[in-house]
Amino acid sequence: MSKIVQHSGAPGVNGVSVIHTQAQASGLQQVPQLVPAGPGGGGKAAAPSKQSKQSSPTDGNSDEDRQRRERNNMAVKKSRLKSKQKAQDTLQRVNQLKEENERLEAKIKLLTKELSVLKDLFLEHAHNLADNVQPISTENTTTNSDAAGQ
DNA sequence: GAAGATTTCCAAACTCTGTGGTTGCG
DNA sequence: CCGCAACCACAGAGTTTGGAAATCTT
Repeated sequence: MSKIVQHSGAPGVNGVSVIHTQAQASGLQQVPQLVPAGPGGGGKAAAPSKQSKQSSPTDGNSDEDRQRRERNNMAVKKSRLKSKQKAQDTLQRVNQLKEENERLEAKIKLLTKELSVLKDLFLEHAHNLADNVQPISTENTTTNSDAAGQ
């Protein structure tokens, strides 16, 4: 996948450049901005002149420049790979959390149901107790012993 | 200050989608 | 001849890719 890239700084159609934003690249709908294409090309408003930064008179074609660009390209590749990996990890984490959330929701449902059953049992037992309670009196002792005799 | 990492800009390549012309068939 | 579906070519918009330069961080 090799391609010839020429940064001539040539302006786009009608003297404007179409700025493709990151949001656009990530799938979001966005109207491309039209900005006047400066003489030096590039989209940055206050970019310091690249010419002035050239220390060598080789116009950026020296061995040192080429090596620097090569190192930079490697670094960019590495950085992009890293950021891609990070995005994948984030996605994976999101899915993990979704699954965990589902499990916990199910557990809540189960425990809520269990609590309801236990509550009912408790209330039923409490009612039975209330119904069977007899007022304590001295006459009751004989009847109790009678009942015990059977 | 140097070197590496990250971000920004941009052009080229690639993909997707809508449109119009052509052709074969009932 | 007419309507229709299938196919192809093309254009334009959108997306991806990767290099160069700017900027930030170590």
